[in-house]
Parts: sequence; structure tokens; C-alpha cells
Amino acid sequence: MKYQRTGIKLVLFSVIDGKLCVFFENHMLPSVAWRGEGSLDQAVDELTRRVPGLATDQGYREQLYTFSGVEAGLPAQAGEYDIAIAYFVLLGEHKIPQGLRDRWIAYDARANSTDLAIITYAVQRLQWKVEYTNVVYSLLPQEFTLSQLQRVYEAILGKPLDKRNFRKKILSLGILKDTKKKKSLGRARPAGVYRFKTQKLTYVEIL
Amino acid sequence: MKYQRTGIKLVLFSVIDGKLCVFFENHMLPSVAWRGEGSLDQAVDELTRRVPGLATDQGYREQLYTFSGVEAGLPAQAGEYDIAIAYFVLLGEHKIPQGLRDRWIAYDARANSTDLAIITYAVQRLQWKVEYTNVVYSLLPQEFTLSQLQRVYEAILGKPLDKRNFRKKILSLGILKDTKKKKSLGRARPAGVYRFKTQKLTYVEIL
DNA sequence: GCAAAAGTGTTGTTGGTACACCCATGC
DNA sequence: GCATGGGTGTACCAACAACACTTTTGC
Repeated sequence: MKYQRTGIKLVLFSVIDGKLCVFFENHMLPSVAWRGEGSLDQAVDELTRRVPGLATDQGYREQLYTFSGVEAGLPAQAGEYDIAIAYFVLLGEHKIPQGLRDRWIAYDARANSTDLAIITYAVQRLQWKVEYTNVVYSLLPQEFTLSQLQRVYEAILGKPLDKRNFRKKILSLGILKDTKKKKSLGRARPAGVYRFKTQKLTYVEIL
Repeated sequence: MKYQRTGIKLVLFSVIDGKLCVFFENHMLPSVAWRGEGSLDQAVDELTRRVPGLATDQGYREQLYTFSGVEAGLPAQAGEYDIAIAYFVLLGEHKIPQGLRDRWIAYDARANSTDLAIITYAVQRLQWKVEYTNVVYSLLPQEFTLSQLQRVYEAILGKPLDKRNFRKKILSLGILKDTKKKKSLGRARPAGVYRFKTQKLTYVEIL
């Protein structure tokens, strides 16, 4: 009797220097075989630990999709899996050690990685999630300015946003707390500092 | 070396008699072991064929989620899988042979099936999908009246909808075609007959 | 003629979008 | 004093929600 080989793949996102970036290990998504020992989550933990500078508990993680056969482009890759369970993980730029930033590549829908289909799917999911939840908390330090927040949104959505409308919207959602502090970046007027009320995933009330 | 056992589970939905129903095989979702032969899709085809009155190509199918360990309540079930890949399938009431309707049970969030977590998740996905796509085409005959359509929406969303607003909205989406025919049900005024412009999944323009 | 379901418009509210200038600071 | 990014308000438009009566048919 034949058993299938199952793999786990990670799509790691971060917004670095205003650009949406994905982590690669020699031009492929980090992946590992899974042999059914322990839970899937544990296996993902382990895989996560392989990424330099990334502790298990950091960031936001979510299962993406289970790819099989053609969809994942798997046949083309010898020694690969019959099915691949893909996860995406969000990691704040501030948690990435400076020396390792070159392993993060700016997302480009036209790139031709074997994993492009998975990455594209992950980006769509991220774009959706960021509009309907507070999930961006995982891409920012605990305290941040509204401009920082806006830059993260712009990087993910891939388009510029209007400053006034953005602030009105985000503040009206009531997911932020004004710390009343001020932070000065460079030689400009200091900006107000905010934090997310909660670091747990919350769906935004659209009513 | 140990290999994991992978299972496929099906959540089959239909709206029968104005109620959202799920198909059960002795109080459980239909499932089958998968040993990595052929693609996942083929395996789902096969499982689908086990459901009486359901041909492979009928209805709409989508992968739901891959459950492992605790999440799916699997440990409680002896002889079950390490991971279960769940799919949901939508099937029009008109395609279900009369004699087999008793295997379809009205969805109840309070029921205590071992598969309740999966089913609940599937219902949420369905509710979302039905609001942003034309996917209900798979739950109705080719031709139908607006009232029939509204009843399907109400069953899925679990709440009554306003007739005038519903019609305005659905017609403005431009996904329906008026056949100009009339259909008389019972002793009331005959209703206009519509069809979906396409039977392929289409995301609705929200602009 | 009456029961049953079909069909039809208006109004108020809300959320989205477009848009331009002054302010506080570092150098 | 000037360059840099921070911060603010209004007006228009589109989508949504609430709401009640007339029409056509079968019996």
C-alpha cells in the first residue's frame, strides 16, 4: 500500500522599507516533510524555527490552503510532496535582524517562482484580511504612528491611500488606542503614537 | 518511519423545503481515506459518487480547510485520520431523489455531531460566499423565480430578507437574465422566471 | 369575492471618495 | 527660514434599511 508524502510550506510576509516582502530559502518557500507525528501546528512551529530571527510565538499564523498535484506546480519538482499544506505568517519588520533582510524579496506578481501560485493566493488572502480585521497588528511594533500604519496598508494593497480618509476610517473602527505620546522621526513635526487595543485577531464590525 | 493517514471529508449542502440541510452517513459526514493515489480532486470525485443521486460534475465544489488533531475532534474517533481535508459541495434540491431526502438533516448550530466544528466553519464560508458571488446558482434549477431565490438566501443566512430591497439588489448586480416567461405556483399570481447569466463562479463587482 | 403570492418607490441615513492647506519641528 | 512629514474638514454621491399597498391569478 502506498502512502502519500505530505509537505508543509510557509509563506512569510513582512513589510520592509515600505514594500511587501516574502521570505525565500534559495528561491523557494521554506518547506518541510510531515510524517504525521504530532499535530500540524507543531510541525509548522518547527518549520518556523528554521527561519532566522523568527521565534515560534511571534507574528500571526493562518492556514492557507492544501495544494495537490498540478495546482501547486508540484509535478515539476522532483523529490517533492503529493500534497502541500500552505500556511502564511506575518512578521513585523522590527523583528527581523538587519543582517538577514536580503533573504526577503519584494513581492512581484510577475516573478516566476515555482511557488508563485501559492504566493499569489496568499497575497489575496492577506489583502482581504487586512481590510476586515485588525491583523496588521502583527506587522508593526507595539507602538506606531498613523503614517507608519498607512504605509503598511499601502504596501499590502499595492496602491496609495488618501491620508485624511485613511485616518478617519481607521480611527472610526475603534481598534486603536491613542497613547498620547509623541514621536519625532527626522526633522519633521512629531507624530502621535498609537497602539492596537488588542493583539488578538478581531473582525471589524461593519454593521 | 511512520506515515500519516489522510482523510477527505465532505460537507454537502442543499436548501430543502426552505431549510439549509447537510448530508449525513450514519450521523457523520461522508469521508474516505486517501493514500496519495491520483490527485486530491479525483479522490473527492470518488467520494462524491458515493452520495446517492449525486453525479460528479453536479453542483459547486470548494476546498474548505485541512483539519488536524484536536480542531476536527478527530482524537475522539477511533480508526480515523491524522489529518482531514474538508470540502464543501452545493447541490440543488431538484437534483435530490425524493426517496433520499431523509438523509439530509437541517443544519442546527446546537447539534452535537462530532463534525460540528467542520460544519459550522462550512456554513460561515457559505454565508460569506453567497453574499459576494453568484454561487447560489448551484442550489437552484436553471430557471427559477425571484421568490425561490430569496428563500434560498434566507435559508443560508438564517434570517428573513426584505422583498423589495432583495429584488433591487439582486437585479442591480446584473447576474440574472429575465427569461420573460411566467410561472404559476399554486393559486397565486404567476411569477417572472429568471436564470443566471453564467453557471461559473463569478465574484460580484462591488465597486 | 377571497386567499395567496407577485410586484412595485420613496425617504432617511450612512459610509465612501475626492480634495488643499496650515502646523510643528530639526537643521 | 525652509524642508519635512503631521494633522485637519467639507461636500458630493452611492449603497443600504425601513416601510405598505396594489395586482394577478386559482379556487
